[in-house]
Amino acid sequence: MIRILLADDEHLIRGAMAALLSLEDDLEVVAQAATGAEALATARVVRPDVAVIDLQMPDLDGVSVAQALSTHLPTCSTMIVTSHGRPGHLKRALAAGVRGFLPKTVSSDVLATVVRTVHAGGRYVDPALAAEAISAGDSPLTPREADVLELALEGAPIDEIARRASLSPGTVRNYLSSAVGKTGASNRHEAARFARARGWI
Amino acid sequence: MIRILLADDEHLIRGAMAALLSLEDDLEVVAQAATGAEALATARVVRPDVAVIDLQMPDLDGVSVAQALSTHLPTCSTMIVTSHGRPGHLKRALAAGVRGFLPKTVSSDVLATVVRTVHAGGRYVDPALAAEAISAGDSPLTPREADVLELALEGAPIDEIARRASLSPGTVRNYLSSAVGKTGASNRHEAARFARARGWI
DNA sequence: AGAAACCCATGACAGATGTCATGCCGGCTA
DNA sequence: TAGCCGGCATGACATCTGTCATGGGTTTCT
Repeated sequence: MIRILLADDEHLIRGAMAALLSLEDDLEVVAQAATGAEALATARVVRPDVAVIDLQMPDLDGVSVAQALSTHLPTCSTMIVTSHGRPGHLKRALAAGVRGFLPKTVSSDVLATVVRTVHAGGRYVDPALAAEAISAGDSPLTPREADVLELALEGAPIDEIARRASLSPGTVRNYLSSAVGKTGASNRHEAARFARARGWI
Repeated sequence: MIRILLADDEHLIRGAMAALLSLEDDLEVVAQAATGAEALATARVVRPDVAVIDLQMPDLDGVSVAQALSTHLPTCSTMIVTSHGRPGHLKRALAAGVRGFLPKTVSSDVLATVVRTVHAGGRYVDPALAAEAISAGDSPLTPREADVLELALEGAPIDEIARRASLSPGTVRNYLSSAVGKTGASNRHEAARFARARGWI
């Protein structure tokens, strides 16, 4: 019997996934959590075999949870389920020791199968997401460029970005200009959206 | 027995919701769809009592589906389930004749209850979403301002917006300037994000 | 040690953008 | 019918941004 921890902020979906997984004879949902912190706390107590975690949750990122789990509870395999699969997330997730990565568009059969796969020590990444990640390629942005571009995401003017990044406005403009060049965008806002779509920021 | 049509592009969630709803004695999921168009086509054949539709789907917006359903199949009550509840969506949905509006964070009990409520001719809107919609208030933007601001969302330069809106660049700048003033933003990108968050565009 | 990145900054210039005044037209309403 | 609002446009001006050249500092790799 594989003991599963389920974390998703959407109650409806969490409950539903639990119902589906419980239909399988060899799977058992032993705990549920609605936030990343809750998932972490629960996992330490319950010590599940597999953690199925939603990527986007109110507090902690699913990847952060996975990272914490992999250090604090190495016997537990983590897999991520997500609605919006961004290439960058996949990369970060794999780096964080995640063993399975699926979009929520998969069927419940696949979900159950992947739970078994990761529990057996295997890995599984949704083919479509994998293809996207490969085509997206590595981020050409330097760390600072990514920082600044991230601050630019909300549309703030350069002076505010400079203040928030503790940089001079001129430097910010240089980074942004470089990022705009690398992304092929025509201004920083487009560049920011582009980088976001690629999962670079 | 209440006959339900379920539309959601996320296979996992759709299947799971179907499983949950089927647990109720008086509810029966008679059809499922993964896209808006599919939902519409299926509904005409199956003629369900209640349609439970996801707000965001690849092709047709959930609200558009609701609108189409309310004219082509007036005997079918429509309710919308969504992950990201924007105030503007709620308003549009109600205008389109939607009878129920819930976030996916609700429990399955609530979902089942609401299905029964709308089938009985009642209405139900999640209290939190309703409060948000009220606090967001009406859009102060004129229709054209909203149009132009929407085109500005992706960060395109003004010339491109002008082309896409078939307006002169000067006019576009005027509308944007006006919108920036109304939203209290410091540039169009911020204004666009603000308006988006309020559901105004 | 030297080359090659990256980080940070400044200054200058051109082009994009935000703001304002002004005007014309059409529809709605008092 | 006169006024008001919104749609559409132009021109002028100040400011913001994007680009480029330049330079000094640090870290990393060869």
